[in-house]
Amino acid sequence: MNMAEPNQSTGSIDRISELSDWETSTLEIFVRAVGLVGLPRSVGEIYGVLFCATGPLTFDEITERLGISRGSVSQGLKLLRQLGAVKLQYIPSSRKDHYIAELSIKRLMRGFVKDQFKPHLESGQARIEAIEQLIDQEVSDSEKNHARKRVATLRVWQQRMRKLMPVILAVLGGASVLMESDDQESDRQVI
Amino acid sequence: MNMAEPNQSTGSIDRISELSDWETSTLEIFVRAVGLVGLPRSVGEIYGVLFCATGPLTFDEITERLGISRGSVSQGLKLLRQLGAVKLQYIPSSRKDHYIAELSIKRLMRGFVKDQFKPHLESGQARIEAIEQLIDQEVSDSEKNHARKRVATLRVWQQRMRKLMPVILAVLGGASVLMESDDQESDRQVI
DNA sequence: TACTTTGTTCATTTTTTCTTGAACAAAGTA
DNA sequence: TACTTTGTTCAAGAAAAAATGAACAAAGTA
Repeated sequence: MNMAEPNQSTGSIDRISELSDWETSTLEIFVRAVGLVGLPRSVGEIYGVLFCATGPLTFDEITERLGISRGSVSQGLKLLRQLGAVKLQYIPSSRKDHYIAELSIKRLMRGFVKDQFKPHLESGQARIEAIEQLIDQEVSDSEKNHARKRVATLRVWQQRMRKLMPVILAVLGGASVLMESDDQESDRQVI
Repeated sequence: MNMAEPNQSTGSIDRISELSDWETSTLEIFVRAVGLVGLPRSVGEIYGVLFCATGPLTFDEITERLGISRGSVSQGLKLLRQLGAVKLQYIPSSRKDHYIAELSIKRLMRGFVKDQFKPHLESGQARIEAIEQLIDQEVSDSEKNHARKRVATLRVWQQRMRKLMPVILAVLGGASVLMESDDQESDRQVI
């Protein structure tokens, strides 16, 4: 197990110079995680750098630490705020916006589900209904039965997905199954 | 609500000619669904065409119905079999392989989790441990405390993700929370 | 063995997605 | 108002992912 490599040469994040090794490795985790749900690496990097930071960061600090373009940072922050994964922190002394990472996994997941998952479920609902119409109208009698069976299956799947969402949030929030405090976000006061 | 368009012109699947309208619309659902988890559209199409079919399909039937290349079908089937989403069906009379779609959502999800999700969780585990080492070795004392706090957060997140997986499978399988029969796959005998 | 049928692999092309950076807007300052 | 600072937008370029199809393997047949 050779995990004692000297510098941030683990293979994928190399342009980053202003970050310490543990930060670089942590970013890698986030980059992978967001990749898993189809988000661009820059989004993982931005969340990651905020996650690691000891305090709020400005727009410029983010671009500098990551060495990526202002455009990417702007878009990435926009998405992350929309997801509720990053928040604006008001700092009286400064004109600049200051950003912090949301540290509650429950809220992170809730934002993601609400923004990316629910819409799919809902449009799926509409599509299934459209398919049922098509079947009634256009499918020959001999196949109608089979087609209806399949769509019925789709409906059941949808129902179950729907029931899944609250359960996921409950588990991540530390409900019942787990024995831990609800949301854990120790430090960082909101002003 | 104008969902009464005449033909398969919903915008994204147009090369397909050998499919009826309800099949085309159903494929669209699967294409979206696989896209959501980062799989290529061809995979969704292949699963979808098998899902809609009244019986097992051969390799050639799949390429013909979808109008996509043999290479894509080969790779797509390979992945789908690996995920347990598609199975080979032995047919005595024919030399060709015959494929059918797995219709149990529980098994579908289990395959996906096992193949795509678990590995990420496990490699994440290793990464976190590496990060802890980096922090002990290289982070200045003043920041060490903060860094440790963050990694502790990562650990908690990981634990919760782990606990999540069995719960998901239970819900999809129709356990407790739901009042339905376990796996529903009515038709299609296995020879 | 020579031939056919069935399916896979992989280098290339195509398509899609992401990033960049210059132009632009918004809002504060002097 | 003119100037600066801060952040956004979006067309163009770069990078990544997916699809293609020809070459190849594997296994059955005559």
